[in-house]
Amino acid sequence: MPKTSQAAGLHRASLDKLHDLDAALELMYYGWRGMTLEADDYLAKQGLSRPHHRILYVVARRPDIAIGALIDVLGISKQALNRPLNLLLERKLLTSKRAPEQHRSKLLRLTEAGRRVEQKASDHERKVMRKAFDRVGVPGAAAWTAVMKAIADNN
Amino acid sequence: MPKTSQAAGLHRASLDKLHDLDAALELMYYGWRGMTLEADDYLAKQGLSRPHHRILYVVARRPDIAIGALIDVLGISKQALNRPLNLLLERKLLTSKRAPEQHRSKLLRLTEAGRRVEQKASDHERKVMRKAFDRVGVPGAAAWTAVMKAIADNN
DNA sequence: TCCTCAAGTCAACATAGTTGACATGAGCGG
DNA sequence: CCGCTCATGTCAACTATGTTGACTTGAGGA
Repeated sequence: MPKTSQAAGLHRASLDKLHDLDAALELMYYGWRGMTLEADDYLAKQGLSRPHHRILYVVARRPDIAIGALIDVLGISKQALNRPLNLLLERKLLTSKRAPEQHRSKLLRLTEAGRRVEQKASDHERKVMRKAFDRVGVPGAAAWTAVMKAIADNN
Repeated sequence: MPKTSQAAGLHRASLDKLHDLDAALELMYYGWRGMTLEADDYLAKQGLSRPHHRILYVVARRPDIAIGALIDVLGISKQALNRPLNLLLERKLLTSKRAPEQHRSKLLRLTEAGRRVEQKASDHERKVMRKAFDRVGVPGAAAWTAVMKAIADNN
């Protein structure tokens, strides 16, 4: 891992707006960065990065997930999963074992250490979200969720 | 550019929620993807990708921006900017010229073709946002904006 | 004229992804 | 028990996007 603190994107740029929705585009960009910045810093200190966190996050919420299912959820190729996954296994943040009945698949689980890392990283992100939601109250948070669902599903 | 249609991340995963804010974390992830998916498809067809769009977007909103200022806004290194920027110049989507007075800096501008590409790509993103905002009305859109600002500035 | 500073360029590297090809090994049908 | 299927694992080659570090070029100001 190259850097420990991105610093990178800095503050939101103040660009002229050509359209009324330009501010929304920029907010989506800087919002994503704002949410992940501290978590990425924390992960970098652990020698990990975003893909590792994504794996830990999914396995935390689907204990005993098989590798094939993990690939589907993450939407990446088996080969792309390979390196970060092996690192997590070597570091003993994850364990894999054969299923008792279905011996073909390997089932993944977090170790205690893995759970700790996943929680700390996700906590950084949740902290940012909580602070933001606190500003707008329950109805505002509900509106945010409705907008984001519409965007995510784009329907 | 490797693929023309990502398909990638598929639909939102239905993972168990360990915390009440987990849904928000996932919505941020899939929201970003949902907003950029069509634009990235369009860009890929033009042999371009996200960094090229970011450059075009900024230059569109700050005509005659110098390269150093562009680096600051994008938050990447001079060397990282170099390749995508040169591609845009070669393709004549951007022009660069020396400033009349301050001859040290090069000033960037979109060509007509560059303006077209920037508009089409951004239009894809704006379309998604507009559809989402239409669902929740003006107060909902305002709440979304307030939440995103709080996240982006993380203060 | 010399120094500074913006810009450009080259090398080496890390990360994150892709395809393609192939090995291994378990479970199952015949 | 043989052989097929299928999940997993691994190797190689590639693309893209980023990083540092070291250097050149060329314009302008003191």
